[in-house]
Amino acid sequence: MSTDELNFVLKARREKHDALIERGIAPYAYGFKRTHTAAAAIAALGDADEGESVRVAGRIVAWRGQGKTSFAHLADDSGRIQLYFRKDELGEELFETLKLFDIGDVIGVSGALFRTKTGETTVRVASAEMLAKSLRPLPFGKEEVVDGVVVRHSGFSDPEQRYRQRAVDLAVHPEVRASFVARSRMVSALRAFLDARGFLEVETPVLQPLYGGAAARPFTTHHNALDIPLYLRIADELYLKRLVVGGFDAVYEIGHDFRNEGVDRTHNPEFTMLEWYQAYADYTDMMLLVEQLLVAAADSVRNHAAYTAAVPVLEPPFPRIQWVESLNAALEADVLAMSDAELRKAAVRADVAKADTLSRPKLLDELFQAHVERTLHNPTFVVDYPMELSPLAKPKRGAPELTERFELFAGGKELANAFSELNDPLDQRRRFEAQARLRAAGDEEASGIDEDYLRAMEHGMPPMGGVGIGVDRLFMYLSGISHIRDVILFPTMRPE
RNA sequence: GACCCGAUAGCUCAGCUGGUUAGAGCAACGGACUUUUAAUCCGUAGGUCCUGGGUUCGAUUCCCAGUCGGGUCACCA
Repeated sequence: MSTDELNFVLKARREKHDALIERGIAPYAYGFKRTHTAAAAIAALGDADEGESVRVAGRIVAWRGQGKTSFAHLADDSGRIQLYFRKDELGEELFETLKLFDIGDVIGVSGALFRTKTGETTVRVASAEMLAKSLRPLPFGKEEVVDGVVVRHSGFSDPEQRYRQRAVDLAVHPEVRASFVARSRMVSALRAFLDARGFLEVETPVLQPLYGGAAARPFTTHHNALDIPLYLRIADELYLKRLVVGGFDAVYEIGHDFRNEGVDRTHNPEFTMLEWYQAYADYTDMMLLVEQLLVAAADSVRNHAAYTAAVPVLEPPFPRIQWVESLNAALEADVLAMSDAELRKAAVRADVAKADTLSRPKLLDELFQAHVERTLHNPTFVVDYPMELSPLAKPKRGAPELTERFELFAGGKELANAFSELNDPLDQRRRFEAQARLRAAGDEEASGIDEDYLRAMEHGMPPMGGVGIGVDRLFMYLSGISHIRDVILFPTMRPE
């Protein structure tokens, strides 16, 4: 881009950049030795009025020139600190150079700490270095503190631009950075929880020749050298269970799954899934583990002041309700005895979309969603799903038309899905074949037959419990953040 | 996917039933100011009014289509 094409704001920045070079000042440095972060410097002064000399670095976020002095605020990861520049201390030349500094520039300064007459901890700047000249202005709003609360004026609020330009959003919104810190700490807490219980974190393929473990439409790609189609995984499940066959008795993975479906408040095409599998455990053991893990995750989020009030109080044990009984009660009928046609009629009455095209399992699922799921706000385990909805779960002991499966619902959303994992290869084959028939009949989300997975199971798969938890949604539930794009750093968007 | 809403200066926004040269605050530029903090004061500059059609003497404004986004609902075990 030539200078002529830049608008006046960018042009002014570029001219200052060139002027720095003319004065022999490199606009982009290689580093800066800091002695303190902004927060550490403020802590170092404590209650004193004069303090030690510090070296701090960060971005200029506010500037108040006042003739032969200037005040500025410098922001780093820890917070912000005020800078005080005086011509008589800096000398003519450096003070003149300050005119080439802009809001948004990254600078490093050194100088003694002191307290201004209004009480603010400030660095009396003795020297200042340009570390990165900002050629494009950042839309910092002005901030004032009213009754201890930061009020921002004229900031950067256009939602589209905030998500498209997340670097800018993060740079000007410390509270957005803080939300992602809270998320990251929660994920660390999940890892710590599982690590402490003997689980091994593993990584399984994102690129898979067959996709399975869930019902969803995949992203498809192609490997050139092998000349084969590959799918981005929709779940980790089938690979993790192969590892249990291999002798890893307790494994987990935190990674991205990909589902080629709609984008909305609670769905992003790529999202973070936690799955774990524990040999010799069943779904009742998994319920206890999920309860404890949720409590640990909630404690982690509660540690962040901004979310303390939002975190729900979790008091295990969570209520358990039976899938069939709760739907029967809602419909005043025996759902599993109903014919496909009767189910379809009930679905139409419940305003289920496209009820005439749905397979029996989908009809059951839709009816359950319409009549039961959306009423579940406090954490609740829904247990014992119909066989036809759960092709990877073991039959329920004493009720073979059901499976040992539960889902955890909270805030009206599914947070977890778990089974006593089916480990009978002959039964698994029959279930896959039933799925394949549904698929042939037009159910796009039904799985096919995964021969490689069956072969692993035929070698002998220990009984195990397994759980999947949507990490984005878990954090949303615990933090009270209502939109998934606010918990994903770079949410999927249509290109401009 | 359905319905509703939006797109105007770098940012946040105003712009009436269509009418001369599209405005404000912040940011920018010039000036004053040695403890300010949404600093203040004086001045200057800054626009493809999302795109394409249409109606009209005349469209940022009205109509249609499109693009992108937001909200609500539906869907995605």
